Amino acid sequence: MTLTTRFAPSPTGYLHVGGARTALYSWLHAKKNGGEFILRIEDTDLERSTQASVDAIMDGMNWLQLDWDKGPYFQTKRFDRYKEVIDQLLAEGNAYRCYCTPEEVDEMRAQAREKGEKERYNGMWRDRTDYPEDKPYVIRFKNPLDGDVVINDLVKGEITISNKELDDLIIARSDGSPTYNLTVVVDDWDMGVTCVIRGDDHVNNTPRQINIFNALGAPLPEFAHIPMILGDDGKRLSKRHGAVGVMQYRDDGYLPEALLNYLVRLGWSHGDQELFTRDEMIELFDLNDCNRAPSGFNTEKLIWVNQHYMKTLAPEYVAEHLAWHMQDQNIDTSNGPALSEIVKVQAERVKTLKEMAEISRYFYQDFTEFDATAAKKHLRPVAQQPLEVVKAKLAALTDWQPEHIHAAINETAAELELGMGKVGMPLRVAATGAGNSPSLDVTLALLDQDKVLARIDMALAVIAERIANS
RNA sequence: GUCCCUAUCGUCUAGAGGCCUAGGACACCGCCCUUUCACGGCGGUAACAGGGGUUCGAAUCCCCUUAGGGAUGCCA
Repeated sequence: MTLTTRFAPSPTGYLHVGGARTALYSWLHAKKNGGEFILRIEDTDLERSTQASVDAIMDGMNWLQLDWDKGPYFQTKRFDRYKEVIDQLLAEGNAYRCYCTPEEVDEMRAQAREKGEKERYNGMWRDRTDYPEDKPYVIRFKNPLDGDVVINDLVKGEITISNKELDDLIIARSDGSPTYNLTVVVDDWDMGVTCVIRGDDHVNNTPRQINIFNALGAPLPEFAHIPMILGDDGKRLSKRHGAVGVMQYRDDGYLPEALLNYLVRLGWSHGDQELFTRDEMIELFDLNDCNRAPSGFNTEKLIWVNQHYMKTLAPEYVAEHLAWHMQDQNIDTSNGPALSEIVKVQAERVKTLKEMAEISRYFYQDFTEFDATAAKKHLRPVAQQPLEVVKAKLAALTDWQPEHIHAAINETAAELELGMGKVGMPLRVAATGAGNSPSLDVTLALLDQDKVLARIDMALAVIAERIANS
């Protein structure tokens, strides 16, 4: 049988990093073993499921390029099948009607707790047939009374839970709709899922599901429960921690390669290796090497990974992602250097693509004012002469290339017997509007010669004004 | 309350009884490089939760405690 994994989110919000990692691990496990990866939308909760969430989840998967081989399947389209299975369970005596009201069940739980026992439904309708007429009822699964359920979890190891801890769970609500623990079993069975990889908040559901698989005579899949992702503070990840939605990371300027690499290392490791290409992940990933303890999300490290990829991936490729941010920030890049050139000179000085777009604005747009701090420090009267001299040299260049620009600056410093900084910094502020930029020669080279000369004039005007006012 | 899971530097982790004086990465600190901001190079601070066992020997195995997390839904 083909190894088959699945990612089965409920569409009640965007794809968050925890879900993305679960999807990634499932995807990797399938890819590594030449298996198939299924996307299934668990939308049986009609109240909370939305189409917008379905779209958001698929957007996130697409951005991360976690492609699925089958699906998306929607559970709401399979209600007939669930009904069929429920009827079968009923007919075979593995399920029964329960006429208890929610209040009665609450009372049972309260009593169990008072006795220091696990809160559970007491099975009072398990063997009754004296059904009242015209009263609502739910259908419960007849969970085995005795024995243990043993899960041989691929990451957690052996987990044993006594059937005495379990109660007869509801598999159909009073409106007849099926519930999660039933649908998940039917689907994993019907869809040939051989390995269930999910968050460890599901371990407690697993024994119930195993009992249902057994009652159905369905083959048992393997299980792998991966620990949750916590926030910086060790608490469960939530909006409080800032970005949790995958697409928010795109908006914040991260490359999908970076998020993926960061996520694969969060809870999984391969010796001391930190960086993995997609192919390496597929080759090296192993559920055995997954950690059993929850891990905290650390944005600082994500930033490091992101910068690594901005610096090392093909500039042309990174430029495609940068283009999105340029557009997002309303920067028209049609009249200026190729974005790949921007990536080459800026990647090592920013943490994100968003930042890269922000600090590269002067390559495409003229500014009307200089950064106040930089101007105050570098556009002083003393800078007038160096700027005038270097301007003349730059104006005389017929081949606007970094090496010639570099020479012009060097010569200016030498002639005036000044340090490089005395010439370079005023020039930098003049050309870029601020005190930070890539090295001057390449920065100027990426700008038009005319544009640079005009900006130097603008800077000289500022200096002249200062001299007049002093 | 009850049940389940977990526990190595601030964070992600290596570690499957002797290779551990506990390794790597991020962050942090220092030095070098440098016309800015960065990159880079070199170096440094920093951890086996606590207590009992088992063993010639324990971060590694067992038990207890403590602390986290999860579950205990007519949510998934």
